[in-house]
Amino acid sequence: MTKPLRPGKPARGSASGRPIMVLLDLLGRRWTLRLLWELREKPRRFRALQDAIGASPAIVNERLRELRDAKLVVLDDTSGYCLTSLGGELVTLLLPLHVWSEKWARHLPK
Amino acid sequence: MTKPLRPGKPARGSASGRPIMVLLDLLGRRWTLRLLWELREKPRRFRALQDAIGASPAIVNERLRELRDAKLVVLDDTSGYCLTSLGGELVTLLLPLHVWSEKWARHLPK
DNA sequence: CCGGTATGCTACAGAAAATATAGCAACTTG
DNA sequence: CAAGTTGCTATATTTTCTGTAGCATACCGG
Repeated sequence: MTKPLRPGKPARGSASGRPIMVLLDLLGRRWTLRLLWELREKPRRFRALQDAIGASPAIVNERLRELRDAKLVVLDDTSGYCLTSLGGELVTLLLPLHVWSEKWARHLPK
Repeated sequence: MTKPLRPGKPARGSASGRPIMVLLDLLGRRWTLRLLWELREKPRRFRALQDAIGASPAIVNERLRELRDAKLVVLDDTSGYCLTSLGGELVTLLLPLHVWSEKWARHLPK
């Protein structure tokens, strides 16, 4: 079980708890970015997420709990896991990475 | 030692090797986002980075090597670790997270 | 030339995190 | 009532990360 991870409280690598540091800690945990990415278009079920990324249920559950704690994701009974409006904003900020990553790929050796 | 992690080759959670998946894998490794963040303004020495984030030298070194492999960071003898132009572009895309994180913090319980 | 400092690391034991797999309890569907 | 879907837990094993010590090279002042 991971601790709640809120702005104002110390995060890994930052005693200050400055929001950006807490955010970078959160996003820097394995599968977190990927989970947000998978939710960018539509809600998804637990197993759909698990299958999409190929991680173990334990860690998927842990990351989803952290994202819910962070108010970025909610579990809706009828549609499954989906982004909150806050989570949607964050994902919107991440979308440009998609285009950029293609450029990046062209600059690297195969 | 970690494998090179290039677009086109499979990444964690994506056999396809689509650049965005490789990128999310890279950025989702512990300390990677934080290291890029620390380099956003000016070059930094190995120990400065290590002290700033508070991770062990082994992992700092490993992450920096990955970032160099990814052509996002270079080690310059006279100034230390610094972003490449590609790395600079990526960090530019990440900068909006700073402002957003403050908003996010206001929406969360203390 | 010698001691001190800065540099980028490497080594290694122990702790923590993630994986792989099995399975459970509640619910819906046929 | 049997089978499927749901979100999730449990546990053993493997992988990753931490904490600490230390190394090799280079520079700098005395």
